[in-house]
Amino acid sequence: MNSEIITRFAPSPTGYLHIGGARTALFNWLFSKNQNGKMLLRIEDTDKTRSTKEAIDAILFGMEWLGLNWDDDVIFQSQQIDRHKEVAYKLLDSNNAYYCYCTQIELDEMRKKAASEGKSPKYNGKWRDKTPNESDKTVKPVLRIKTSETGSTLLDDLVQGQVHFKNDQLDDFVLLRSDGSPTYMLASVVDDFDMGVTDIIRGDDHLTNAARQSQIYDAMQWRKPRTSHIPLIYGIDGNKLSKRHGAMAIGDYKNMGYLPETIINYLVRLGWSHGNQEFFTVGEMIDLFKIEKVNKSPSRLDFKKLTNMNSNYIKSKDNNDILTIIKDHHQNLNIKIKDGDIYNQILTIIPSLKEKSKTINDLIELSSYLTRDDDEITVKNELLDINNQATNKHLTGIVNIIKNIKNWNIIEIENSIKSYIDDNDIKLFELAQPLRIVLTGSTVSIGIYDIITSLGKNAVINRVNKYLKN
RNA sequence: GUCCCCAUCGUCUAGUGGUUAGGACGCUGGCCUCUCAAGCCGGAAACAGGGGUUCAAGUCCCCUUGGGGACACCA
Repeated sequence: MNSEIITRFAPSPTGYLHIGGARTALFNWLFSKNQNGKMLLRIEDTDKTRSTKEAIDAILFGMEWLGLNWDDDVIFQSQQIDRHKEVAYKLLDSNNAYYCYCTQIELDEMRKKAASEGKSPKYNGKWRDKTPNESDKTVKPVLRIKTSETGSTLLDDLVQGQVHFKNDQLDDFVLLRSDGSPTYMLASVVDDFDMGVTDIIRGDDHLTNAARQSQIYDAMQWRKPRTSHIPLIYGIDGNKLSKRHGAMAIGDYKNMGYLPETIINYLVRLGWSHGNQEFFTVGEMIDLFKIEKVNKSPSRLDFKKLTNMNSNYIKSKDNNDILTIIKDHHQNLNIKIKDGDIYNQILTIIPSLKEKSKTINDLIELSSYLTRDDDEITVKNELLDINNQATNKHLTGIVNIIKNIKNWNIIEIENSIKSYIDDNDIKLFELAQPLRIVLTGSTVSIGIYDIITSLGKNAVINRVNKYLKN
């Protein structure tokens, strides 16, 4: 008895892998892993004019980045066309399909008429029982399925529950286009069958397609796979995802500084939960995931929560892993590091960096005072509104103190600065803030002692002196 | 328009007839503080509306309203 679970993720390469597609892939992956099954990847590229190589690459890259590995080789639907046709002709031979000679104009009018009569704008079955005469044969026909006109189709969906459709609502959809190419409706059923798919997990925009496709299974007398139609994700405003709110390619999330584990963890909590638990390791997700627990209601994308989750993952990451991530991003951002020793300096401040960073971009920004040359630190006067004689006096004073520090370590540095402010009866803020701005070019940074320690004596003196000269 | 699905704080959600309706993000008051965060201690914030069923309803049923999806020679 072969009871292996096989799922598939079947994106069409007409756009990039967006966040909703990523979640569908994730649910497929978790479902199959949970049951020691397989997840296959099928690229639905039957629409040759809209499919692109770039989109395929983006999908594969996105899945790899997220760690959603698929089993076996990638299947390209376009390579199975002969098989799709074969099934179509079997359907024709068994009187479950027929040629339709309607023109596009004819179909448009048919739909307009149905709409004006308050009926569903489906194909009216004009050619179901007709044989074409000579004049009809000037148009190239499509092959349509002959759906049952009576009875009803029951869908027993793992997420949606039992859903009934009256068969008279189902239209005779197209199997083969007039150029002989198979449609998605046909191709995906044939491929799912041939691939031995036991469970289809896809967006609930396919729910009615499931009822329609079930006609093909019945006509072929094929065993139907179980289905799970998961709700879609919307933007924060409740509308369909668009460029405006994050339907960007999954790679864009990488560029925005999100960790793949953040994305995975955030997505799994959209529509699925395990009590009040917010954070899951991948292993926990696999163990706990049950498709039946997925909600039926759609959810919205919330970047605030995503960002919060990311900051938590950054904090929990190993220092050396963070360093590796910083290095990768420097490469991506084309930030040139002249001296390899800078990474040793960065490593020392990673504990502080992690505490203040919500994204990888924050890590980069907060450590940029180390990756930039002394000359590249510019102090805008509006930043230094405490720019006055007293400030300059203290900056001069502190340079002299720093020059005399013998053991360059954070304790020594902190003690020296503290005694300076005590001696001069000023608040730490009055010295630390100007110093911060002069040393980093920013009003926001990690702790001032960390800055000074990591920068090294020469750089500190150079940067302060450079400022004082101007 | 027809059919299908959905409905707990602003958002993600817990809840499976008896709960002070819980958590997380966000918002907010305070503490801490060299900046910004973080952290710690508090706070406001929800069962869409109306009918049933029941001793008892966020939980079950019906209607209304409001969202969403499908209705292509796209996938």
